[in-house]
Amino acid sequence: MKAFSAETVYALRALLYLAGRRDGESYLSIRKISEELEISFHFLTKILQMLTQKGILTSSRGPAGGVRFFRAPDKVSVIEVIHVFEGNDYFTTCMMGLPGCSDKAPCPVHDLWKEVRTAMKSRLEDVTLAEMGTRTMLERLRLSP
Amino acid sequence: MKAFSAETVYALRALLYLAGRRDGESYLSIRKISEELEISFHFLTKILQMLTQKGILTSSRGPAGGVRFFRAPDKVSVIEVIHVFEGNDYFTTCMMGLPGCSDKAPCPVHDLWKEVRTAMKSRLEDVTLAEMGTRTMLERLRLSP
DNA sequence: TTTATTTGAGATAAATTACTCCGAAATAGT
DNA sequence: ACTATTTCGGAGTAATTTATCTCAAATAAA
Ligand code: SF4
Ligand code: SF4
Repeated sequence: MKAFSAETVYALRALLYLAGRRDGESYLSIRKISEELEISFHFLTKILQMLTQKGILTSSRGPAGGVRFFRAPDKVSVIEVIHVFEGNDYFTTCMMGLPGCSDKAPCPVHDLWKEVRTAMKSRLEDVTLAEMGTRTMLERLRLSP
Repeated sequence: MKAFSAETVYALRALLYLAGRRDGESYLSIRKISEELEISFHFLTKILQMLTQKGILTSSRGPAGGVRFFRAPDKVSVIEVIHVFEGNDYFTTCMMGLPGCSDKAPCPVHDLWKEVRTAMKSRLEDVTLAEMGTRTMLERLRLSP
């Protein structure tokens, strides 16, 4: 099951890595992150650029530059990151992907799918990057292969 | 959320259409199905061919030819169709997609994701094409845009 | 002020997925 | 036997996603 694009997954891994650090004040270079997580540097650059544009990260160029959180990671829910890369209709268009869906004109999998979809959404909008990040660090959960 | 490839979705729509018919004995031409569901004829042909090879459908060439169920649709669970086009590891590889996953070396979203994934799997392996097909017909659920 | 370093932005390339096309093989009806 | 129809099988094309490359702009430190 591939629920998310590569961009979303890379973004989450990078953000969780950032959120798990002790020092959240200083800038961390994208090069460093890409090496740590074994993600293509250039591709990751583009992705984190997007997060900077969307106001989740802030950046600084030049030596000792890099990225850090703009808003504190406990103010950013995972779902927000998903919406950046997957679009805002991610949890409304689904399985069959037929246009013009409504509860009045559903496809056969609507009920089944609605459960899964809303369960997922409600879980993902509750959990913040900070929670997951610290958990990642404390329990030594892995973010790279 | 795009959980499935176009192939899987088209396959399911076609199968639910077939399962919803009164006459399950006779062959129905792929051309007819493609027009009814507004799916590219050639693409659907390839997809239904695969289902024939996998023993879900059986086919007949020539005039009055087409496809019909090989095994009765109440013996085919939705999950089986998914496995044909998405592979058998569909419900084991997931969200982060890191290789070498185990409960001992999980990524940060493992628990969260495991819930969603197993909930989905257990629902999809219970429901058969026959159940959904008749429901589709009786409740006039739509299979096309 | 110069230099080294790092993000920003956009073009390009590779890989995957989605879709199309064509001729061969089978089959029912005339 | 002939013809029209339909699936089969594989190749080819288009679109989208994923990844790479290049150079400009900013910035810190020497
Ligand atoms: S009817 Fe429901 S499940 Fe089906 S495509 Fe529309 S929103 Fe998705
Ligand atoms: S640890 Fe679990 S959730 Fe994370 S990629 Fe592996 S199987 Fe998926």
